Amino acid sequence: MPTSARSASRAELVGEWRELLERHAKVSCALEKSLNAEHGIGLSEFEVLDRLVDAAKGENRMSDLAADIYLSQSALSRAVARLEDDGLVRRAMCDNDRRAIFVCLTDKGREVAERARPTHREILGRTWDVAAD
Amino acid sequence: MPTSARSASRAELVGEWRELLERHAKVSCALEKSLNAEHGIGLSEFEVLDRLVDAAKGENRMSDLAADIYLSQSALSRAVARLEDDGLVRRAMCDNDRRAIFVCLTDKGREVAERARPTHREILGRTWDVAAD
DNA sequence: CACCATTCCATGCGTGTGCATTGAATGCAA
DNA sequence: TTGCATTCAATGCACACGCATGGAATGGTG
Repeated sequence: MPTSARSASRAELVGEWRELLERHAKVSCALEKSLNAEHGIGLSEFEVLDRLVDAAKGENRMSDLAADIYLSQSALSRAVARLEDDGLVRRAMCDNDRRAIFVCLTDKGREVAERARPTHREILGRTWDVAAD
Repeated sequence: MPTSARSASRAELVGEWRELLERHAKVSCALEKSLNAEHGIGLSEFEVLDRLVDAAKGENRMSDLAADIYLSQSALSRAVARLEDDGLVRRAMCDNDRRAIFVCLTDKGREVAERARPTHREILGRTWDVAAD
């Protein structure tokens, strides 16, 4: 059973959409604040780091990341730029295709990512339910 | 059965969250574009208009709207300002409490809201499922 | 080879957002 | 009454976003 009710009527769909909007606003706002306060990164930056830890092969092109994430290509480019400024990530040339850029975790980046994960999961669990304030 | 799986494990919750992020990005982006192209309003503006049509008593204070919607107080204030510039909404004084502002639909506003609703529902139905591109 | 469409990433620009603050209006308490 | 904390909506500010564009590199075609 996926999250979406496949046979939802129009009205039900609108209701689900409003629920989604509300939850999105509440959760992402809480994540943004906590990640920023405790680890000095935003939600977009966390999502990028998180992907990099999983796919840790060191062969992550910008374009691959962009496909996996909800960010536009330009937003990703800037998120990576911020991560690079913070020393959490490094841009590397790709010898095969010199248009492409590899994004690599630094040691500091991996460290921050792994410390941030518990925070992420905790806030997620705490704010997921609509009722909870 | 609500949208959320109440007993989701940590990993499942993260998965659901990513799904939500993806869907939110896809749907809201599509809504934004279609509403703008066909009716000249953004998604936030549509949400405000939609609330006003439902609660059409003419007694909608900014603060009440802010509570019902995923927008911050300042974002709502600006959304209403844009709607007012477009002549879709009118701000009225509240005699009981002269700090408060009533937001009222104009005829044009009601018209636009009612023409925009089908678009909204259609785009929602078309983009809701993750697989659909 | 020369040419051109395509792909990749970065960036200028306009816009919408949240946070913090402002100023007005209110309500309560001394 | 005066004084002060609270509530309401608007706004300055910084910032992240998407769109559109740009330059570099690539791949194919004549």
